[in-house]
Amino acid sequence: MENNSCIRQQADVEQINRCKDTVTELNETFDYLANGLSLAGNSVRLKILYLLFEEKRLCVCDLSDILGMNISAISQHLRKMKDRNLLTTEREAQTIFYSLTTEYELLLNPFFEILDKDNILETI
Amino acid sequence: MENNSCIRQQADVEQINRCKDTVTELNETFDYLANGLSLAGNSVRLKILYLLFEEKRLCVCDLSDILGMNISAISQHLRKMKDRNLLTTEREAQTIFYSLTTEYELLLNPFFEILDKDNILETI
DNA sequence: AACGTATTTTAGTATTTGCTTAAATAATAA
DNA sequence: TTATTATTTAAGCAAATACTAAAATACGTT
Repeated sequence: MENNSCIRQQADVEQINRCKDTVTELNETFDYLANGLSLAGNSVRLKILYLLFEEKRLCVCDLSDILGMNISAISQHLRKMKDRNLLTTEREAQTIFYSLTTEYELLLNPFFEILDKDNILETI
Repeated sequence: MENNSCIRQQADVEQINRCKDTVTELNETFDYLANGLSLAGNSVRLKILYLLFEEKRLCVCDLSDILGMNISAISQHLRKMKDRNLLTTEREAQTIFYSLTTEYELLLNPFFEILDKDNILETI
């Protein structure tokens, strides 16, 4: 890091120390949540999440067909989200159905609402 | 894309067509929201967003000090978020203060609440 | 004007990510 | 057991991303 000549003269030292403390304390939580957000922050995965929100459950094959993408590519996206607990699975014979976990259904709800209303242009 | 031999035999064709329609209709909205989520989905930027949520406004210099990072690196993160309307600025002499836009304060609120309580381990 | 402070921008590099192709695993049917 | 259907995994490559270092811009003071 460059020699930090900044620290402006009227800086609020108490505020800065308070902020440093919260960053230190919550450090792992930031990493963990940022990882969850980054998974949702890809348009293919966001489509998958929203489709599962609407349809309750879908298999790789369905999603591949819906999104016009390689099954392997979809499978790799699903795996990431399952590993990070955004999704769960249930098997029915050869078919594996994916669903949203209730935690991420809640967390992403404000985003899903925008999609529901498709009112992005007015509100955001 | 590989030759799509999938389409499982008991697939719900109506469901698949309905999904294809929503994906087509909302396509740009997905891209737009995914971009917003991906900005929040980086631990440095999520820290910045949360600090601004707590402190209302901070300048590049404060954030550089708090996060122990190069001013240039912080400035580039701030620019991205300002360009995508997660942040606004107000100038006070040489100092430029950044704040959260109310839209993203609302959208990211469920995530901020987890950080507020630091209850990640129990809930997610 | 010249200098100092605050911030942004540009260029370059190393790492990460998303997708393709091909091979592997798993359940069911013949 | 062999074949078929459904899905995952592994390897490789192209594109995107985050950071560093250095130069540029902008405001304020002397």
